[in-house]
Amino acid sequence: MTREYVDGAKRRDQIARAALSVLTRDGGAGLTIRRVAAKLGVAPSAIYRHFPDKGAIVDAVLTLVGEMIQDNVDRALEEEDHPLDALGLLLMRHTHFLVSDLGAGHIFLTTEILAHYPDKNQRIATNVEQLAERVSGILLRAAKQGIVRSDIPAHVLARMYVGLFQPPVLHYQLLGGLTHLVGVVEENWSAFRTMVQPQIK
Amino acid sequence: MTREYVDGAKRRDQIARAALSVLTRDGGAGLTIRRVAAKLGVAPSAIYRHFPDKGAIVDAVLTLVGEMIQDNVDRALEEEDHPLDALGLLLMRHTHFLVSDLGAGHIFLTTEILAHYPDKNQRIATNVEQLAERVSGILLRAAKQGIVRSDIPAHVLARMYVGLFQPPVLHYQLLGGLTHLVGVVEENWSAFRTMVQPQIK
DNA sequence: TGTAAAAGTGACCACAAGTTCACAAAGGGG
DNA sequence: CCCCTTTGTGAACTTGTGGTCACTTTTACA
Repeated sequence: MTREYVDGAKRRDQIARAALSVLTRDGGAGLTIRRVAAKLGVAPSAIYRHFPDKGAIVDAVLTLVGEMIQDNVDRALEEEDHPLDALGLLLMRHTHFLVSDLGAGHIFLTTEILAHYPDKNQRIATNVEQLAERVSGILLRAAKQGIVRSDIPAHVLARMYVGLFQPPVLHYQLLGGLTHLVGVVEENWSAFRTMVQPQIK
Repeated sequence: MTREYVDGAKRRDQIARAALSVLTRDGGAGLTIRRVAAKLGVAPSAIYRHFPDKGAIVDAVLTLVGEMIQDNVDRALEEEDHPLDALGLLLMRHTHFLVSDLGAGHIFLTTEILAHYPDKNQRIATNVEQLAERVSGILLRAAKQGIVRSDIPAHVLARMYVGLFQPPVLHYQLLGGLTHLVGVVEENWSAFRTMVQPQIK
């Protein structure tokens, strides 16, 4: 029987992705070294050739997720010209990302991880909020162009934007029903888009 | 040394409250029989005189939390006449409840528990959503009175209402900063109240 | 081709979890 | 006053966790 040897950098990435996959399926409490190793068809101890401890793996996963989120924003901005169209596209895509790639937002709901790794709070918060900051910037520019109302601060609107998908995703996480999720978020977006229109005095 | 013996029904309640308290401080992963027992100054095995297993304790905690949420809604409706005032009061009070009594929403973020007790999904979802349903009812009545805009369905507005506190509470959970939390939710509420005003055509 | 570094293995450790069980102490009803 | 039910105890078992280590296998490079 020949053992398959994989290059170091590539292995690190494989482990991070395997960990994300496990996290997606089994949640934070289910993220164990043994499962990550099993997913790669490797002995648990092999993992420690590439990461000093579990905390480092969690870090790698968080970095991976952060990059994925940023990619989504960039692509949405490229594909749509009108700011509100871009935000609508981003909303649906980010929701889909949370559900499909992250298993119903298991990641941003991984306060579980925090119980064992309290020092990761900042990292997770950053991931959650980088989206809000990007959205805030987009809304601010749109307000200056007169496309959205300017009587409400952009950062407040951005927080409401986060509120459009976060609760429904939590609901989906608990009860399932993907088609329903998409419909709900679309409905929320439609209402938000209406309410964000410039006001005639 | 005299041992203190406690009546059965009272003990069950004590255990549920102790479990909630542990959950508040240590999160779902930190909710262990040993800690609950320690909180009551009792041997772990004593717990099993009153509950068949840990799942039953989780059930009891969820029931307890559900009752607390309903109480908050009832009290807010009693104390304020104007629907929007009642909703504003409820928002701040519910936020405070999540943070203070539930430890920054550790409860509704206890997807962690789900990893080990998947059958509790329905229970948790019910707790999260009973608030939205009550709010939806209040908004519907307000819309009929012409107090809030009626071009957006009440249940959609109710979902946005949940979005006013849920993301900030998650943020607080991750980074702390209670005073900031209160300010953010108030800011959100103010914006929501403005945007929910009836529209002049 | 030879050899040292890199990668993988499997046995093992200490620990904490949920749970069980034989036994001891308290309390209430006859 | 006795006895039986209820409540509490402490030790133990099982399982799964993160992590270590001596050892083997592959790979890359001189």
